[in-house]
Amino acid sequence: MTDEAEDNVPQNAPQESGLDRRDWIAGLEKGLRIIEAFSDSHPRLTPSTAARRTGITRTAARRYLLTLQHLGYLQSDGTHFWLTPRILRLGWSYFDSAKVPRAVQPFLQRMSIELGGATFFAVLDEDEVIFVARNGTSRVQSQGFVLGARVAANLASAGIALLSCKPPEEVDRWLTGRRFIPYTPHTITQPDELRSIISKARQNGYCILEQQLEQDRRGIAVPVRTRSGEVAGAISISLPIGNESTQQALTRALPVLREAEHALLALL
Amino acid sequence: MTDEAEDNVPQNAPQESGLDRRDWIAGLEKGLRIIEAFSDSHPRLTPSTAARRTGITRTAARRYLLTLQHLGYLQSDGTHFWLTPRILRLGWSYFDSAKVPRAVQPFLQRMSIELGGATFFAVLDEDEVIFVARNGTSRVQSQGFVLGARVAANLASAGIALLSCKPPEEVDRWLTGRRFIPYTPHTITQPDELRSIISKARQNGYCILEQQLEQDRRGIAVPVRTRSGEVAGAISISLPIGNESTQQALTRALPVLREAEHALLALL
DNA sequence: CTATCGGCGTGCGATTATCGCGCTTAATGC
DNA sequence: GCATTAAGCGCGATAATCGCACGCCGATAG
Repeated sequence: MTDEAEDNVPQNAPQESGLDRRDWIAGLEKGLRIIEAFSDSHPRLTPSTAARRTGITRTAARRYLLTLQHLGYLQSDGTHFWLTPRILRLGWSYFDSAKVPRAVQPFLQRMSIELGGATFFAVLDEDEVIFVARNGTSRVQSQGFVLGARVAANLASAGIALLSCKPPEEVDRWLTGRRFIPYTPHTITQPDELRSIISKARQNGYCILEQQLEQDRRGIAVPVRTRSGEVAGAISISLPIGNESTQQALTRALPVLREAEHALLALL
Repeated sequence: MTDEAEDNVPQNAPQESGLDRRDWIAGLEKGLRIIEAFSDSHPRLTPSTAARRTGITRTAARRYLLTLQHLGYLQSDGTHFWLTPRILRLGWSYFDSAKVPRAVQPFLQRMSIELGGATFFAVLDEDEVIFVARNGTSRVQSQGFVLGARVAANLASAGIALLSCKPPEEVDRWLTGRRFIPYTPHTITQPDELRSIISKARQNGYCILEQQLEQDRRGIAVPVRTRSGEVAGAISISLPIGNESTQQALTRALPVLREAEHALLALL
């Protein structure tokens, strides 16, 4: 009910990057913005809250909500609207059609068994890292680790590994003007520290991160490239720290990750 | 490349169910249809294939594809378009905002530990059952069991359990004019048999299904209602058959499912 | 070698679908 | 009881979407 924060108003520019104004369907963009306006803190939206969160006028927002409801993607009690599971069809289209998640799955499985942790394949999406495949025991974390989950890139070893593949100036741009929210007492929030971690990852070709996202957990990740040299994503493993030293964990896990990386190189 | 099948052309009626023509955003519906046109058999679409699969004209389909590309939901080599993981943001909005998956998670976890199988919470979406929460060892199945996964309702115990909550005449409508594709040699494909299974589930208040979707697996499910009596979904467990008898499995698992069901009743 | 076919991109005029203002009503709170 | 905020609705304006028609290209076949 109480909406204090006048949230982000993206206001995507239509044609800036060389798209003909004629080829721009405004309605689609607005509709997707409406869908993404639902979140943990705003699970139910009214026309006016949706309007505020998306920068669309109230009247228009209402039309989009009604349309989505009619399509079955939203439910409504007349005033409030909320997402239905049908929205998952859209994500499902990706898992159904994308070859990468399927291709990496057996490798993740093998690694999980060999090293005894949860393994992931992740890609970068703007500021965040998305986990598109995973294997192994779904960890504690109130609701397990959902596929398609996303966290700020600096919190996951895979995120750092992927950032390290970008040119340093882009990394700098990424680091500036950003607030890093701590998830544990050990979370690094200083841009300078992050920069050095990223450049170390660039030199090493891997990244190891400890207790950034979760206590007593470390992650190790290596970027994966295709034959043509593009970065396809990163494979990572999450291990309990226990009383294993950083060095021990590295010598144990890194060769396995590397092996999977090279095997994937041939496939992607 | 070769497109033999002129697929389904949904052609959703705009206002039939009492929606003002003014409140219908055609562009949004078409865009979502385009997204859902991507699938396992059609992972990459061109303007004309997309047009055929959605019933939109080629010119329009191209515009939608370009718009989605511009928004980052699609990638393209100039002619072909394919989905990027960013599309998962949409599904993520659901997991982020929906309270149900979060609420059931601890119960699924407890049940998994106690009974030693994979547990699920599922809802019905038209013909299919969607798994919106799960816990326990991700099973074999090439890519594990992704959250948001969907299968034809008759193949999963949760699907039958949910169908059994619908009035019989609706079930009959559901059964007619539908092709049931076998997944194992044991898959039931006769509408009459399915009808009796559903009505048995209605009498019992639970459903047990064996080897419908996968060999040597059985599923047991009970529907879950809210305090107001609506069906919120179904909880189910998937167990290896091994040499446990049907009766043994039932007496072992059903009380646990029932207990979780009653506990959830208070929450939903 | 050339004809044919299917697909792609583009431009344009037509029209209709979308926009948002402004009004009324209802609910909440001080 | 009045102030504030939000919802629904109707309407006129216009800008956004549509799809036809054209030209080009690549593949296949005769």
